[in-house]
Amino acid sequence: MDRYVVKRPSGEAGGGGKRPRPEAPASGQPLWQEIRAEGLSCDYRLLFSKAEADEIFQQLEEEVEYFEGEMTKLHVFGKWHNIPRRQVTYGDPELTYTYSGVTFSPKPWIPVLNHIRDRVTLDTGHTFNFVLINRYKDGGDHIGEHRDDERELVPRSPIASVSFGACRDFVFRHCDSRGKNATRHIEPIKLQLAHGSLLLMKYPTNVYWYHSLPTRKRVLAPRINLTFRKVMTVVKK
DNA sequence: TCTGAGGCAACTCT
DNA sequence: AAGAGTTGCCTCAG
Repeated sequence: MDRYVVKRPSGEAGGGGKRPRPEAPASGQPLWQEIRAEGLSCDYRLLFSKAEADEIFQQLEEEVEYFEGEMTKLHVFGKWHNIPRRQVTYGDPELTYTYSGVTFSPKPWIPVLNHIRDRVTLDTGHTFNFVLINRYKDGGDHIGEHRDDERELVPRSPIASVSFGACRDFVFRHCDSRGKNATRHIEPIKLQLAHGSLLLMKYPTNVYWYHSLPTRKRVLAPRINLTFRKVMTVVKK
């Protein structure tokens, strides 16, 4: 079966992370790993050294303030559910973002988020004005299969997904191969998103592929994921 | 015990 | 204005 499993380069495991990662690692491991399939185009790399990632993770835990109350619940198919994770959005003022029929205003940027965003921009050449943060407290927290609603994003702009904390499995599934009425057999693509990693999801991935973060009971530690986006600033009537 | 697949739930937006 | 799209939970089988 086709599986696309991304692992950390061995040179990074447990290393002190004192020196900046060379552009052409001695291991021969390419800096970026290209993940390609029909209608899917993603690039994966480790963005931060372990020391940097540890520091950022700690800062995120101290400084990010998650939504509370009503905003932690979701109304779908006539039922209210608690979202099985914590969420919050940060971004440029005056932007809005609609999720399940509710329009949110992002919180203003804080230094640790600026730092991550600027590093992503430096590495990818893409700018971002908005970030959705999801915190999965352990392997029981998850997100079901979905596509990101791209109607509010700048057309064809990529989404940059940066992960800190516990390494979690991440699954892409093609829209034509989902469920009982699937019209085609296309293997899901399974990745592991490591501490300090960046997954750049490029057009048209989100058009054809759903993604999810399945439960993993053996994972006991939290993971924080940030998805940087470029939201359109059009005025809605 | 864990994982993944399937079935189920009602309403909004286009 | 009909239809497409939809998140999470539960059950069940391997």
